[in-house]
Amino acid sequence: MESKKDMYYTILSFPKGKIFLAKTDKGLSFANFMKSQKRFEEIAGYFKKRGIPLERKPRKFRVEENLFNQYFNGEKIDFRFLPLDFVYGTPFQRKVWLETRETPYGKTRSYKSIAQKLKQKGYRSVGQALARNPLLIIIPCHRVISLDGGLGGFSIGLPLKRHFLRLEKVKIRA
DNA sequence: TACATAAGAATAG
DNA sequence: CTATTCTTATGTA
Repeated sequence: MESKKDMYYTILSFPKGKIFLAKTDKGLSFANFMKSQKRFEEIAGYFKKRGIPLERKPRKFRVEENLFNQYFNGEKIDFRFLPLDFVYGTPFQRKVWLETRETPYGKTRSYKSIAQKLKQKGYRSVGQALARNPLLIIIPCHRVISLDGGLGGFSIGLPLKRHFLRLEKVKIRA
């Protein structure tokens, strides 16, 4: 089934920044936060290097755009029905991502609990895998925090992690 | 409580 | 192979 693997994309804007969304015919592949144009060029460069054609097709994202708008509006949105199509990721990383994906809106889990679900004690490697999450918000890695209630880390900056959690009305340790 | 350090697992370079 | 990483657990003061 190695037909052509076209990648479509669009860019959504929100008060906190822009989001780059990309998908194939099989499902969503990327949802990256972009602080600047430079970031977009990095992403585009990544596709180019791998020989994946990137086409701007906002029309293909009607559903996703709606969901994101509602999400940022504070509505309780469940992204779990959306099909995904990872373009990278080791088997372990994918397991972590899929497990994280099951964390419901407004709930949090610890790195440890995910590790245990995968029968493994390398808690840090879970965090490391989450750091490479290609699907911001859709795979809610912001709902994974430290066991002691601390925020843990966030690839694109803790302020955004806090923002998402507050949006979902999660209580966070000051 | 706060800090140092070990244990633990996976990955990028 | 080594250094790094979005963690916990434990010891010590």
